[in-house]
Formats: sequence, structure tokens, C-alpha cells
Amino acid sequence: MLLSKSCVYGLRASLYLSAKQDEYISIREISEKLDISFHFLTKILQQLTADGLMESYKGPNGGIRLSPKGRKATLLDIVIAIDGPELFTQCALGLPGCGSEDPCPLHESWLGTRTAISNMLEKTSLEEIAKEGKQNRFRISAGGTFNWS
Amino acid sequence: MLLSKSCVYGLRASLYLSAKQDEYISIREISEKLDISFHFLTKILQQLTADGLMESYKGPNGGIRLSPKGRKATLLDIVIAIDGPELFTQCALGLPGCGSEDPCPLHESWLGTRTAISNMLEKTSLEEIAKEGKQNRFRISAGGTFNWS
DNA sequence: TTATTTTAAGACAAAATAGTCTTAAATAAA
DNA sequence: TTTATTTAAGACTATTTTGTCTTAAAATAA
Ligand code: SF4
Ligand code: SF4
Repeated sequence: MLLSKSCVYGLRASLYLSAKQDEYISIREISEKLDISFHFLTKILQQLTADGLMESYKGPNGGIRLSPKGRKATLLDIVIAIDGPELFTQCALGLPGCGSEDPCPLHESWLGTRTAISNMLEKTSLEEIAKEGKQNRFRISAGGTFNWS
Repeated sequence: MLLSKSCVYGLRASLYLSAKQDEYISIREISEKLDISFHFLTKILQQLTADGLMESYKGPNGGIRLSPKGRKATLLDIVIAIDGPELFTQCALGLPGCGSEDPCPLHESWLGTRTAISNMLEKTSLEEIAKEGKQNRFRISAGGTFNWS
């Protein structure tokens, strides 16, 4: 699996929030619309909040929203915040202390592929994805129940 | 993590065997040279044997070796035998029943990246890797203790 | 035959990941 | 002030992955 479940949930929630304006959205709403366990999602979003990618507010009409930093963030930023940078720093075979000067048979191709994955996730910011998402009506929920407002 | 530990171990053992001729190599030797738990590696190689990618022989001077099919196999074949095809069939966001006709924002880029990973692993057979490995003395063990015979 | 070497099979344990539940703290509204 | 709503924190459970151990079966050699 390329990304952990936590990471996928975090990405989908980020995409959900990117479609919204500046209001706080309750985690309950996100978890229901995207069909993700509420408590589990809460923990994941707490991480992103701690990382400064999101802002939260307690109480009635409270919830969570992307911070300014979060709106500019790319999917890669979200992935690294949740899964860590290992996917983009470690090698495919996981050999310790190895590198270009004493490479394994995969080295060259893996470096290229790794960069391709990174580039794909870094290409567009959440802000831009939201713009394209609204234009093209891309979906981010299973049932297609979600609507770009 | 792109590949499971089982998968990485299986790949490294396959590379090890690709460097050898047709003799049976004991799993004990592989596990010691590549610093992988003997019993764990045994289970992984049993899978590859069941899949017809390797052949085993019991008793003194017994061991394991690549089958003719295994020598022609690519790294992708090994990966699919151990981790299954999901990495190359499923989408990045894991949304069920979703696809090109109703895509998520990642769809196009993910399809490309997924193909890039697949191509990287499919590019060369174990046979060819062994040839290049011997020429270039690529390494497949942590300490660099391994020698292409 | 008997002992030794090796893979096969599967029970078992440990660790990591995923998911649930309860309580506390902050905020708003009644 | 009291109650309701919401995130924060963390204990707890379940599942999957990873790793260990024991016994069986096959093959060889003494
Ligand atoms: S040579 Fe490169 S790809 Fe191969 S194990 Fe080392 S760092 Fe990883
Ligand atoms: S649109 Fe494509 S990439 Fe996105 S979730 Fe569906 S299958 Fe996966």
C-alpha cells in the first residue's frame, strides 16, 4: 500500500475542506459525508492541526478548517505530515546506509520513480485542486454524495 | 511504505538467487548473507515456490533455486506474488467503485504514477538483473558482504 | 537402519496499524 | 448559570503485519 489509511483519510478530508470557504466544518460532518470513523478522523485531523495545516475551534458552530498555510499546502505536505517523509527518502529495498556510491540493482530506476510520486503529490496546492474540482466536479466520496458547494 | 517487508525480503532473496547458477541454495545461507530471519524468509519463499517461481529440494545439499519461469520473471512478478496486485489496480484514495467516468482529483496523475512504478519493476527480468549485477557489482546486502560469484 | 540436514506447515508471540470509547476542556446558546 | 455542542486527549480493543518456535516430512549419508 502506497499510503496508510490514516493518510488517505487525511487527504480526503483535506480535499473536502479545500472545497469549502473559510467557515469551520465539524469533523462529524466530514466523517459522515466521507464515511470515515469519526473518532479516528478526529485523531488524524488533530495531527494536521498540530502541524499548522488546519485550525480548529471548539463549541457549537465550531469545527475545523484549512489554515492559510494549509490552503497553500500540496498533497505532499499532507502525506508527509501524516506518514512521514520515509517514502520519499528511503530506498525500495530498505538496505541501510546504502546509496549512489554503492547501489543496488534498483537504485537508478527507484530514484526516478520516487521522484515521480513526489512530483505527482507536489504538483498542485489544495487551493488549486479545489478550483479544478469545482470546475470538473471531481468526486472525493464513495457514493458521489458530496457536492462542491 | 511502497512494498511490505515480506515483499522486500522476497525481492532481495530473488536477486540473491539470480546471481547463482542452477544449484540449490539453502535458505539458511540466504538468510544469513542477507540478514533476514530464517523462519520468516522460509515462509516467504514457500509462497514463491507455491507460485512456481522457485523450486525447492529437501535434505542435505537441498535448498531453493529459481525455476526456469522464475529466471524469466520480472521484479513485478515477485511483488505481485507476495503483495498481490492491489498496488497496481487500486487507486490512491481507495474510493470504492470509482474510475475514469467519475474521477477524483488525483485520477489522471495517479494512473500515470502507478504505471511508472509498474514499468520500473517490469523492465528487467531476474536473468538480466543478474547479468548487469555481475558486470556492475551492484549490491543486495546491507554490509556489502555479498559477492556476485 | 539410524542420524543428519534440509524444507513444509502451522501454532504462537510481538509489534504496528486501525478503530472504538470515555472523559475533559472550551465555547456558545438558552 | 446551566445545558448542549464541539474538539482534545488518551485509554482501550481489534486487526494486520512481522517475527519466533516447534514438529513433521523428505532426502541424504553414515
Ligand atoms: S542502491 Fe539505492 S535503491 Fe538500492 S537499496 Fe541502496 S539506496 Fe535503495
Ligand atoms: S478517480 Fe481514480 S484515482 Fe481517484 S479514487 Fe477513483 S480510481 Fe482512484
